[in-house]
Amino acid sequence: MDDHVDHKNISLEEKSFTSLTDCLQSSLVMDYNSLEKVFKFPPYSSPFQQISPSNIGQIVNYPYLNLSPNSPIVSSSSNEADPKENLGDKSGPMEDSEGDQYGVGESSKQLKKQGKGKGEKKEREARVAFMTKSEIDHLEDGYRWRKYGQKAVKNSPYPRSYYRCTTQRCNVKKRVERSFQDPTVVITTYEGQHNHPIPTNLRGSNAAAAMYSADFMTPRSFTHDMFRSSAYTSGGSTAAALDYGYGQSGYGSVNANPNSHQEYHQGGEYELLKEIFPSIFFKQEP
DNA sequence: CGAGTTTGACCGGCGC
DNA sequence: GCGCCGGTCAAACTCG
Repeated sequence: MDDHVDHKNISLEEKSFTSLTDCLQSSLVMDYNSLEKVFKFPPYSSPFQQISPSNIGQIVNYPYLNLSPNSPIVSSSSNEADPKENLGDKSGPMEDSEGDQYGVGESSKQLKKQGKGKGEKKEREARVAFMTKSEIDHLEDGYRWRKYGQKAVKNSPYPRSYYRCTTQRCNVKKRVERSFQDPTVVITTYEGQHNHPIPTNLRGSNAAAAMYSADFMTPRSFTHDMFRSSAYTSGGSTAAALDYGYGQSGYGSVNANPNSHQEYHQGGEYELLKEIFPSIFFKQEP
């Protein structure tokens, strides 16, 4: 089928990275299908259980975050209108005020107490998650983030950190946590898409920005084909009215047919990944 | 002094 | 209804 994986293209090496750019440059990104094929994961078992520093590359996308049973991604068992998955739900009030995505303006708590008014569910942001082998929790990815929370993760000794993009009007978030199965693995989940370029006036990030601009898409283990099926995301992009296919036929469903999996890849993931890491896919723009 | 982090409290959804 | 849990807020704090 088209979801074949060229084993020869996969190189495994152990290395620790300090930036996501680093990882993307020199490692591979795979989706679960690939993992399954290459590493013989049983269908829809947790890749986390299987991955160890010695048998996997540095950065692995994970369609099913089985880190903890309560992990939101996993818990998206019911699909269509899974309220739990609706992360933006509670942030509804602050989401519409584009100037105040940090919620620092009014007492948003009070607002929340008063209810959201409409009771409309906020659209779920697209998400992309990576497993990254790194000693550093918060990998440099070229963007600037502000930490807004940290929570202990159930069944894990490692906390989960919550970050928001500090650029105004950009409400991209990311969660960073360490795998309790393998503490050397950092799990980063991006939610939403940046609506701005990578800041270049970042202290220490000029390098990152430069790297992003560089042409490093000449990887040995990084083919478009792989990428097409690599970014395991949920939901549609910013394009409205997209069917947020969170668990529709596979995302959270353990019984899903792996073949239906593929259908998801056709659409948005590659595109989404491009949007999240534009410079990875596009060469320097004039 | 501004930007970012820490941390306890709070909120809403969900399961029992 | 209650308790648990993930996610968020925001005051206090730290750092450059």
